Amino acid sequence: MLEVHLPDGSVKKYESPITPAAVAAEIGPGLAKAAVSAVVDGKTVSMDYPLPEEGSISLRLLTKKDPDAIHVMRHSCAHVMARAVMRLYEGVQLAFGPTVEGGFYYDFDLDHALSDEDFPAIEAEMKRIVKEEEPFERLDEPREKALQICRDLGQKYKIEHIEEGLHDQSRLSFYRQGEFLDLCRGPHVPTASHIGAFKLLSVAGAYWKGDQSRKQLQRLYATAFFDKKELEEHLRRIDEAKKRDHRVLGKQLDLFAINPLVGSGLILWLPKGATIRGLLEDFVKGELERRGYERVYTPNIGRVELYEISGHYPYYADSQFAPIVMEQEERYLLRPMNCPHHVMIYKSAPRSYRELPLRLAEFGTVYRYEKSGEVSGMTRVRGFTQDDAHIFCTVDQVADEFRGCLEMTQFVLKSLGLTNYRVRLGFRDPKSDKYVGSPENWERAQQSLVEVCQSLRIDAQPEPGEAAFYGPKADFVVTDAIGREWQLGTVQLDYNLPSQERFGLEYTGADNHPHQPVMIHRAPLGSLERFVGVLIEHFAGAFPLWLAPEQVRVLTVSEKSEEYGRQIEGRLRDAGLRVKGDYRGEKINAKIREAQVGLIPYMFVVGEKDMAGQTVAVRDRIDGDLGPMSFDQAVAKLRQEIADRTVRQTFQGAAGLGERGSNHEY
RNA sequence: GCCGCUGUAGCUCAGUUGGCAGAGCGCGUCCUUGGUAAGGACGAGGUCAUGGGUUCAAGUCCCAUCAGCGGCUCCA
Repeated sequence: MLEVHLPDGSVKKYESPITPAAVAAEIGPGLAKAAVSAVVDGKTVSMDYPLPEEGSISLRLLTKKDPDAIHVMRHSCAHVMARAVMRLYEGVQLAFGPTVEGGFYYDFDLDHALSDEDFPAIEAEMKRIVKEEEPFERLDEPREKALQICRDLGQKYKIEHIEEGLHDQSRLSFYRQGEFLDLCRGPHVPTASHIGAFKLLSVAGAYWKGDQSRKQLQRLYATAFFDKKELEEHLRRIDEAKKRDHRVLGKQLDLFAINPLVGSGLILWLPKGATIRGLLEDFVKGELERRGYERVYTPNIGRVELYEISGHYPYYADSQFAPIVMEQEERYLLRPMNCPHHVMIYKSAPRSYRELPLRLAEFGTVYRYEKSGEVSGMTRVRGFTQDDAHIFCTVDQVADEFRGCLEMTQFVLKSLGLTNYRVRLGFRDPKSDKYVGSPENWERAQQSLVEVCQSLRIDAQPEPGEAAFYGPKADFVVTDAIGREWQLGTVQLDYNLPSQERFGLEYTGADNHPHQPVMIHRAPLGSLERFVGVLIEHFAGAFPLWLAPEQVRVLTVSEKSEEYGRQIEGRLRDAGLRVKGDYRGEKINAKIREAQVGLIPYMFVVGEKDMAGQTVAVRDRIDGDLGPMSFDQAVAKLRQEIADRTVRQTFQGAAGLGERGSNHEY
C-alpha cells in the first residue's frame, strides 16, 4: 500500500500502482488539466511517472504558475526543437539537450550548417508539432533493450553515452512524442499543449562532451515561456542588458578603444576611461598603504631563463607572445606574470623572520597571447594590468594573511556597490597528480581557507579541480550583462615558486636556521581592464560621483551668462572637481539633454537670475532639478558625496543563457 | 584554435535580380539668446575591412587574409 502526502496535509492511500496524473485526476479535473509535472520527495518527475507501490511519499503537483515548472516545459520544448530539426534535415544525430538559465539548447551533428536563416523554418515546424498536442510518453527499459533501441535509431552519441557516462545504470528511460524517441531522464510535460511561446536565439559550435579532441557539434540555443507576454518581456530584458554591454558603452562614452593596427585584445584607454582607472588605482593604493604593503616597480620584460625557473616557460608558451631573440642567445619574454620579478626582489637580500610578512605591491602589466577566438572587449585581453602583490610569509602567518587579502577584496568590492559576486574556492583534484606541494600542506591550506571564509561570513563554494597547479585559491567571480562569468579578484597560495626546484626562497628563523617562506599572490580587482569593463556594466556607464570622469557640467542658459558660467567652472576646478562648461549657442533644454545622455552626475545651470543672486541651479542626473543654491553649498554637497564614495545606482541582471541552473542532462 | 554570423561616413544602420554611394545622429559655419531631456538653415565627411578572382560592369557573386560578434575549448 502507498501513502501519498499532499502539500495541504491530506493523505491518500492506494493499493494498486498509480501515477501523479491519476492522483491529480482524483483531486479534480481542473488540476488534472493544469498540472505539468510533479515533485515526489523533492524530485521532479513527469505526470506518468510510476509511483512506488509501497511506503510513504510526499507529492506536489506543479502547474505553470510554479517557478519550477518552466524548466520541465523548456526541456520538452527542446525535444520539440530536436524533432523539428530531424524532420527538416537528413541524418541528424542527437547529442545533449539540457535546460540552462533562461532557456535551453540541443546539440546536433548534421551535415547542413545551421544558421539563423534556418530559424524561421525550424520554428514553423515546432509550431506544427506543438499544435498536434501529442503526449510525451515515458518508456523505462533495461540496459540491453535501451542500447538496442538506440542502435535501431542509429543514434551513435546516445549509444556512446549509455556505454560510457551511464555505464552503471541498469535501467534507462526514453521519452517518445510521435515519431520522435529520445534517450532522456525527463521529466516532461504531459502533452505538447503545455508548451507556450518559444524562440530560437542562436547557433554555436560545441564539442561533444565538452572535449576539444572530439567532434564539434552544432548547438541551437532557444528559450520558451508559458505565455507570449513573458517571452516578450524576457527578450526585452535581453535587449536592455545588451545596451549595458561595456563594449557598447565604452564606445558611446569614449572610455576605451581597440584598434586592429595596435593589435587585437590591446586596450587603448581614452582620457575618460583613464580617469576612472586612475581613480581606482589611487583608491587601491590608499588601501595598500593602510594594510602594510610596500610599493615596488619592475620591468614588463624579463629574460626567458627567469620564466624557465618559475616554470611559466615553456609550460604556457602557446599562450605567450614569442620570446624576443637578441644576439648571442639572449632571449626576453614579455612578462606573463609579475611574480618572478617580485621573487627576485625578495631574493635581493637575505631575509629574517623578523621581516615577514613581506608584502610587495605593484600595478604590474602582463601580456598573454590569448587564442584568437577568446579575446573580448576589456574582459579578455592580451595585455592587462593586475593590481598585484605578493606576500612572503611563514607557514604560521598564512591564515592571517589570507584573511587580510579576503578582507581587502571584500572592502574594495563593497565600496563600489559590487555585491553580486560569488566566491569560488579552487581546491585540488585528489585524483590528479599535476599539483606541486605535499598533500598535507594542501589539506591544511584548504582547511584554513574554508575557516577564514566562514569567519568572514563569505559564502564560498569549494570546487575540486579548480586550483592552480601550485596552490589553492579563492576567486571572486561576477556575471556580466550578457550572462558570462568572469573572475575578478583572486587570492592564491603558492608552494611552487619558493621551493628548491624553483627559486629556493629562504629566511632565517628564530632558531637561526634557514626556512622556506610561503607565497601568496593576490589581486583584489584582478585586472584593471576586466574590472573596469565589469564596472561599466555594473553602473551602466553612470559612474558614482567619485569615479565619474566628468563630475559637473556648467550649462549656461544663454550666452549672456557665459562669463559668469566660466567663472563658476573655474571655481569648481579650483575646488578639485572634474568639470566642463557648455557655452554653445544651444537652448538650455538641448544642453541638459546632452549632459543627461552623457551620464554627467551633476549639472550647474547658470543664467542671469543666478548671476544676480550669485547662485547655481543644481540639477541631479537622477533626481532632476534641485533648485538654486549658493556655490559653496553646492560644492559642499558634492564633496560630501565624493568623500563618502556614495553609490546611488547600480544595474544588474544578465541577459544571456548562462550555465547556472543547468539540468536535465540528456 | 574550432563552428556559425558580420564588416558601407566619427556612431547606429539602409542599399532591390550586379548598373552613378544613402539616412539619422554627431561634426563645421551662419541665424536664433532661450530657465531644466532635441530651435532652424547650409555644409564638409566614403579606397564600401584588406588582397585576389568572376563579369562589359562588383558595396552586391566567389576565394583568401584581418578584425568584430555568438558559442565551444583554454585561462599561470
